Amino acid sequence: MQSEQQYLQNYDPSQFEHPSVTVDILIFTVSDRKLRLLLIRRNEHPYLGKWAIPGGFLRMDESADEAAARRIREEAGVENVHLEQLYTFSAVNRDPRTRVISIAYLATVPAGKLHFLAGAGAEEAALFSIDGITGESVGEQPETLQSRTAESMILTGPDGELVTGSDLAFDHAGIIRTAVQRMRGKLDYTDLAFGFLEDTDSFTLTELRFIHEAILDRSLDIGNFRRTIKREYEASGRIVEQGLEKGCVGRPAMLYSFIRPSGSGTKD
Amino acid sequence: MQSEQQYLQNYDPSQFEHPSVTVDILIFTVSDRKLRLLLIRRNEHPYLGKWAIPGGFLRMDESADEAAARRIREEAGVENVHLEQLYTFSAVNRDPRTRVISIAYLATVPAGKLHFLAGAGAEEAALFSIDGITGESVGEQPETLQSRTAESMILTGPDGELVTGSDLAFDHAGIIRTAVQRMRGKLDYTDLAFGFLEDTDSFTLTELRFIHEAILDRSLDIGNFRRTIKREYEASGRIVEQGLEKGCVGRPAMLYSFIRPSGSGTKD
DNA sequence: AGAATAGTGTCTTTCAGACAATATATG
DNA sequence: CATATATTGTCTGAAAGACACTATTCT
Repeated sequence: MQSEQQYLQNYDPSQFEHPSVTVDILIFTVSDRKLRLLLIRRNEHPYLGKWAIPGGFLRMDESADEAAARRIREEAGVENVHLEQLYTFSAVNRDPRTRVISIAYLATVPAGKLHFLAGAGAEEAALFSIDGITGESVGEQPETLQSRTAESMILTGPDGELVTGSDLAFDHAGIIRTAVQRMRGKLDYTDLAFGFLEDTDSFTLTELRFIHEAILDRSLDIGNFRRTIKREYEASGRIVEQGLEKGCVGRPAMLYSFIRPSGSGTKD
Repeated sequence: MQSEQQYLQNYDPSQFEHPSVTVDILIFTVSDRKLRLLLIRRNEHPYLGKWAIPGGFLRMDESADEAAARRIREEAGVENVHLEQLYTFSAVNRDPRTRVISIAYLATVPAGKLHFLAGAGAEEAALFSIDGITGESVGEQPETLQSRTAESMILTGPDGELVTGSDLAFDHAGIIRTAVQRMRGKLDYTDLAFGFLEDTDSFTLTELRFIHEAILDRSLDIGNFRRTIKREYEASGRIVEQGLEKGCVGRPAMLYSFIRPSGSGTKD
């Protein structure tokens, strides 16, 4: 009886159909004191002409991490950036064509490293700033809850083009909302913000604060921010002073260098 | 040129092979003041005879959330428990047979609800307590880093059977370590602990503290724990007093009832 | 000097942790 | 009363947030 039951379970025909597996990459950057996300305009059905998160199929000889790294290299021409898995989206009808499971990744890229216009430019790509993401992320289940609020999100493109969450392809509005909330939640107990610095060997605390402010979408107290960062990072040697800035308006700022703790480097 | 490049990319043969997708469920419970995990003994190759996390193939007509709920129903006979996605493991060689991607889920189940022995019992199943998980989870990448430390984990079965991380099937030691660290990290800013209560409509703060202590694997100050929980939960009405305990040793404790905030229920 | 930006100091409130003291049950 | 458990109170130090003040550059 037992082996029969097991037999049936093992030979259920549906188990032999495999869903497609894709990797989607949310490429974030901070420029002009705003958090921005790279989107591409779809040139295929479905959602032809809609803006979407770049992605691609997972190949059989690469892990999802590797696929994400490959895809960001292809799409934005960058390597060695911070990349972390965000969530896996698997609702049955999230893609109208066929069953597609998407492993979403979040990348933090300094604006100066992004070369999405320099490439062949097969698709139209643009950076969008993100507004209208509110509320707590505590305990939310990304796939079941976020759709309502995600649709009121407003993205602003380079020419002032406005896109709402519900204008985006697939379930991408919810994915973006999940990513922004994840970043906000992790900002103050991880090194996430440093991934946006143009030069981790020479930056000012004001530059770092602008990154925090862009992610949180609110201004931070200058003095308190300095105190907190210096206490957290300087005491443990993870940031060290590198001398004063030169040739700037106003008082020159102290430059810092960030020492990435061993074990958190980007895997190749 | 561009469409040719795109053509090649779209028709790369590897994109048409699809990996297998499974869902693994880490079924945690707290009994006898210890955090315990349900493992099954494999009755197939590879890793025949080794202990493993229960799992199953994702069917084409169900989301990963649904597959996880189905699988926990089949394996442990429980429904309506807290279930959250943990991480997706996708290393190319994590399964020696074929390419398998596993979406891992974490379930919190009251010990009294677990009926893994009452079922057909196709496989041997047992609850293991977990020791030897240390270190911070801050910013760690589950798939790249945890293997070394995960192997020194020690699991203790019902008859005192000892199993180390490296005795487990597949990459399951690393998955377990990721899960325990996730639980520890989320414990104090989510409602995770309440998922382990036998009766969320009638529990004492001491019972709740035992759950926290089991997950953190350290004792907590009685007074400070009470103060913190009451401040966090009683002011917002998420726990309410329900009268005194009866027929117990020592002073009777106040019984509380937990009101799950709308929007965090287990999906059907 | 005045504008602009960088950096320090202080005060209050909140909160975590250590630990002492009190309360209410059973035997 | 002794024992066992529950509950409250107090003290201290760390840290967040609000906000005022000082410092160093350029024009």
